Amino acid sequence: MGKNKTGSEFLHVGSKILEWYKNNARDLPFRQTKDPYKIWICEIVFQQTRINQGLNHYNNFIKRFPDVKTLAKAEENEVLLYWKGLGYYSRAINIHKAAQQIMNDYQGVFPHQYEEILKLKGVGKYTAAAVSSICFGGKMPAVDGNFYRVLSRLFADDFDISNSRAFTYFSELAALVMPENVGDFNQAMMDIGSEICKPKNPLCGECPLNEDCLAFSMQKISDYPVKTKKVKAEDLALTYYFVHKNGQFLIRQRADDFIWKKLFEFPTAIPSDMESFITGSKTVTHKLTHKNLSIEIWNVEVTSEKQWNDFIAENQYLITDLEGSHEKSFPKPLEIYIQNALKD
DNA sequence: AAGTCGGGGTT
DNA sequence: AACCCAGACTT
Repeated sequence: MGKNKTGSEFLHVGSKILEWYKNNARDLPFRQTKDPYKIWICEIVFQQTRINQGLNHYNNFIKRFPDVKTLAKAEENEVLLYWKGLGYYSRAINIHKAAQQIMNDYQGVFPHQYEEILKLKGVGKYTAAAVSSICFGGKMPAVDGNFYRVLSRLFADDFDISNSRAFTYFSELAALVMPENVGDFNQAMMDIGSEICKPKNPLCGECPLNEDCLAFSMQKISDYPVKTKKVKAEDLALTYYFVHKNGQFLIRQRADDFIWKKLFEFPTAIPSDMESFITGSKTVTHKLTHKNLSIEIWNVEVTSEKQWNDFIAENQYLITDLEGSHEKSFPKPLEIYIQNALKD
């Protein structure tokens, strides 16, 4: 266990990590800067997200919102548009609020201290540690899933990473091997975790720590990390009505208290006198991490101008078309449905 | 301390 | 189909 490790007996491990990083660091767009804004954005974008999945989003986001001020004065819906397809949409909402926080509370200057960075919306202990260490010489380990995996194997430590105290526990383990340059150390740990110390089939032969790794020496790599909590996806059925007329269709914005926060969707009900316009339905399935969705979408081809207008007025729906829908953020399955429904 | 929040790649 | 990913927030 990690508890009875003391002193500086593992500091040479930190040197090996930095040495490996010098020669093997991934070439990523946010590696050539110490601009705290860019580092912050990349940390948020890549939360629970593979580098390849989020790279285009990151680049497009920085191009459109190159600094805090530009982001702060943008419309929330445009920020959401640049987040389209990335998932965990509260990140986009929070990133926008945090930019305004920086303008209002810090005069537009990104805060330097860990405790101040931590106050920003959507910034937790991991992100505050990452930004402060990479940009300002902070000394906090940025403990993420890579740290859990690398450290649990290095020390053959069976502490349950699904335990809510795991962050604190592995922060203490990280401190045992952490060198002076914590910014590079944090990034090096992420690269080792994703490139070498992978969840399955890790490349232990190429690992700079294979001489120090306790799990490797015991050939017990697959036993770590220990994670007891299992994810269970529950079934959820949704019903939508694709209400359209002359290539235009109706949408509204979702609330911020459930899935797909503030994204746009179709009406979920129609008046009974509109049911005669239904021409059929299509059911699409969509798997989320915690939900298996079955979405039934009824095709409603309205031909009555009055019923169309009354329905819109009573419910304050927005009218859009294929062109206009590109400027709004839809949940993935609805995005796909729109493309198929309106391509001719 | 446990539950919730996306989408996509890997095995 | 299960697992995981540069986690944070709410309850």
